[in-house]
Amino acid sequence: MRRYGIMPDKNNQRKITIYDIAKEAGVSPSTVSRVLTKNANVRPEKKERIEALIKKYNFKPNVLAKGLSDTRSKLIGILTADIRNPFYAAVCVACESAAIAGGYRILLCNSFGEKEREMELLDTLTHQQVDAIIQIGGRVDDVITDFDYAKKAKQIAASTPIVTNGKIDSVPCYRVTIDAYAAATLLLEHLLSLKREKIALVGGRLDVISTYEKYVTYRNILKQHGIAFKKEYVVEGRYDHDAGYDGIKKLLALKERPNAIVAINDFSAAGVVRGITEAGLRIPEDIAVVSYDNTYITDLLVPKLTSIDYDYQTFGKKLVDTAIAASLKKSVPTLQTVTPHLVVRGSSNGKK
Amino acid sequence: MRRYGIMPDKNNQRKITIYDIAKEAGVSPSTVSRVLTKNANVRPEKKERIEALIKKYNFKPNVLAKGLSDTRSKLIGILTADIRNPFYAAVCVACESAAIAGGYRILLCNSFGEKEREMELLDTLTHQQVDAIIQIGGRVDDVITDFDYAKKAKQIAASTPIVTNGKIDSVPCYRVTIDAYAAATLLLEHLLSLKREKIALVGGRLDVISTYEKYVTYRNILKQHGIAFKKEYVVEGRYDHDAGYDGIKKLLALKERPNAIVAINDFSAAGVVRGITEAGLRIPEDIAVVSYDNTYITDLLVPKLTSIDYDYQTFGKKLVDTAIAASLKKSVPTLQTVTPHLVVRGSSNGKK
DNA sequence: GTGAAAGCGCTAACAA
DNA sequence: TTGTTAGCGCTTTCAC
Repeated sequence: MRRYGIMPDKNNQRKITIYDIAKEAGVSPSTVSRVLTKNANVRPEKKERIEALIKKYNFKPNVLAKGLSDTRSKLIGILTADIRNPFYAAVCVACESAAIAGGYRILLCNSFGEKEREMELLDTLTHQQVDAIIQIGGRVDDVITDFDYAKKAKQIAASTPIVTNGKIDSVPCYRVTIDAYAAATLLLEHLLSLKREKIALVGGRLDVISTYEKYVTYRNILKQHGIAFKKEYVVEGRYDHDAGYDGIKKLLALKERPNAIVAINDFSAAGVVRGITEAGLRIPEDIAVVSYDNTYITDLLVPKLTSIDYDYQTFGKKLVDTAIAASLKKSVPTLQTVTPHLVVRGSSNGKK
Repeated sequence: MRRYGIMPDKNNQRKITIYDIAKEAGVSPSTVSRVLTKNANVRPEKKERIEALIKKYNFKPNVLAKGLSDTRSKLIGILTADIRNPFYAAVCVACESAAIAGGYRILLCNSFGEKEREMELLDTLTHQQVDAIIQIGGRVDDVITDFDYAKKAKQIAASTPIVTNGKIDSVPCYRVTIDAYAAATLLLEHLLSLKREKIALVGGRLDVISTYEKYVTYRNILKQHGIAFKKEYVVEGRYDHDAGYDGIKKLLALKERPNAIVAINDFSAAGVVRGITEAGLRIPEDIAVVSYDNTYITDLLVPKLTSIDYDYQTFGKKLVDTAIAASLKKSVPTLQTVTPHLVVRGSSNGKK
């Protein structure tokens, strides 16, 4: 009773649909749909005819219609703090690869750490009918989840699975976390093996869960090695270049300077490197510098930076696979872990 | 004849639709739709009642259904070379802001410079029903557009507008380009004003259009100032750290060393800085270093880097506004330009 | 100003 | 194995 008669638009050739394919193949639309979805038997000869036409027209089903019909959009929303941060960029790229491999697409949003925007985006993604949401960074990093945020997340999670590298208190979500204890241990044992015992921590806030875990590990390891904890060796701050720069300045002003710095990420390590260089000191001879994330920033600094890598490819795949499985209501572990690795470069061992 | 009887899923509370709103407001679904789309008159009292319910349930229409119905997805596809490159990240973030402001979402894809993948993604985005495609980097950078790519782009452009910062030969698309001549001029005049006349170019390939334009400007400006062109002062390469590092090594080996380097982007500038630093030379006293893009990398290097900024906010807005306008078949200029600005830092003026 | 009804392109339950 | 039909949730004529 419908199905176009004439070309609706003389310029834009009308997009072809399964009805067109069906008609030309002399079958019903459902048969075409069957070969498209692969989960039903179709007589081989018809199947071939249909597949030939699909190829001929380079036909791909309209995703909106498909999504509306089977209530699955094949879209995964990624809510990140700021894609310009190379850590998030690395995770996103890894997620995209995994998503495409699984026939999914990525809808990307940045919260810029603004709580209101973050909650709004959660809504937006849901209304966009994403099948699942992957949230990396933002409120999910809080040691104690913000109340309003938890409320909104709970509401969303009731219909759309949320996967995160952090956590959301009292909200059922899927977690794929980096083992921060292991990461911190790798860095500290590395420094200790180089006979550096005056180790300082620069950057990061202790109300961020991964930072807190690293801090706890730091204290434990010092204790294990019988090294006294000095609170002036812990300089909290943001996660950017200036945090590192400001932090190292404070440390250099101490009577007893540290001989090794653990920066909270490569960004702040850049600031640390600048501060040390400007002070006319040598890295690593006078002070070794190491950090977390192993982004490409490690290659830009002089000397190159020792850092902790997370195998982003695997990390992204776990996030996406979990998101997809959860959206399909398959059973998936609610907590998975990513193992960190140490990558040694010139900033701690003297080679470049 | 349809419209759910019971809860279809006991856990997931069913998403509410305009039918629910209509029923509770005692009006027809079309009336609800009218207040949603704002382009029809509805009696104020009904309107208020409906709006109250929309608010009460935090209702937002299902985007898939809406897109299917009015054949507009409110999605803009961004096809970028690699989001991990801070230049692309900056553009994407700016685009996202502009898109959200206009009620659109971003579908992000990375081509990683692979031609096949790039063409596939063009297809993918179209089948995803994006209203327009913004392509930044990739084949659109070619001085002479790849033949296969042009063919595919032409096919896509017939139904979905393509906006790019580059160009696609013989394919009607919208261009928002950076004025590379102006950018190169700013950098060169800056160096010349500092009495640096032995200027070398590092990184980038001359078959990339923006790089080629910068090269041409370089030759013109030298000529204007009566400075002889030396071909050994032009070291082509990729766009990464190593391109800069390899490039500066060659230049430092020359009998007559340059006293200023124009790197093709901040990335390669990082390699240049490393090379100079390792050689025990000072920046900018011995050699000044400047580059293009003004990404945050400029802040990480020691000394900080003089670079060319593009006002990413405006750039992104122009790209997105053009994409939206074109998808609405409004008339938009097919060629727009973004004006570059010089940001001077320690790598060329001695202050940090 | 408003409701009924058809249609966007696809899937899936039901018959045959 | 295959076709018919209803339905996904929304917009948009077309009458009234």
